[in-house]
Amino acid sequence: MKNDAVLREEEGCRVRLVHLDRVNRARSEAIPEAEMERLALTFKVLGDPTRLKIFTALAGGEMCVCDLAAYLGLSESAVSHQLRRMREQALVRPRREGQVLYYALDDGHVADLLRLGLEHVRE
Amino acid sequence: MKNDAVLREEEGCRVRLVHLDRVNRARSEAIPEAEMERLALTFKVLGDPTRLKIFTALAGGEMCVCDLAAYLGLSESAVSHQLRRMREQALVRPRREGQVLYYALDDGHVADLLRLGLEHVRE
DNA sequence: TTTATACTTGAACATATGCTCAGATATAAG
DNA sequence: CTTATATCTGAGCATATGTTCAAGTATAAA
Repeated sequence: MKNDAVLREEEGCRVRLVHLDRVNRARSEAIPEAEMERLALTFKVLGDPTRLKIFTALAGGEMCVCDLAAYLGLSESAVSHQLRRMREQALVRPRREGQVLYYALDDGHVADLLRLGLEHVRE
Repeated sequence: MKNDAVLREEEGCRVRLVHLDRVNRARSEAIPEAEMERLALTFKVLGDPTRLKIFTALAGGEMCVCDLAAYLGLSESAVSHQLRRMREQALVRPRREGQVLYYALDDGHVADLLRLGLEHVRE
């Protein structure tokens, strides 16, 4: 089979030779934009060494902000900023005890994602 | 139990009240820095809407660069730049057929990570 | 109340990221 | 060889990101 490519035109703007069937399949199977944005945000929060260290530390049990700051050698402000981003994506969860906030992984997905990611980089 | 916190001193620089036991446990369970960097890079590549659209499109079957460009409404240059990053983390794999490069997901981990991530954002 | 502790927040800054543009490379056909 | 197609690459630029600093809130103790 040679080539089922076709010349497409779209929104008045000429495009290249493409496999229209594949493009259309991808379009029909596409994930909603809003869901895609949240998925990207989730992975983006996982995609930073500092935050990953926080995640793996919390995988061993809950810790407070100043524990994490001491562990990472960072200011508590920096850690707090990071924890906020992680909270916003429901990846960690705080529990207050007096003045201290103990953070923990929010649900099983987080640990699963870490394990899978590690399997990949170790392969 | 009240508080097992202690005042630590480290590298001549005074730090706050921390739970030393928890910090030490985190330290002993820490993942090697180099591995952490690769893990962060992997998630970082997953953490962008454009690249996620490429990943999910490829989950339905292999596609060439210009197919992806047409699907995304982006230049082939932009797509090629993204595919390079994805290749560098062994997340996609090209197969040459004449002048055309067909890209596919590199291994099962990628699809698993996407599925897990979607489960999380849909919860 | 005042003081201290634990954490959060907003602004500022240096670095990183994603896209476009122009040009380079690779394969195929004449 | 020349020409065309498909993809890649480096530079440049606008925006996003991670940290620090200074100031703010929340809880507890004196």
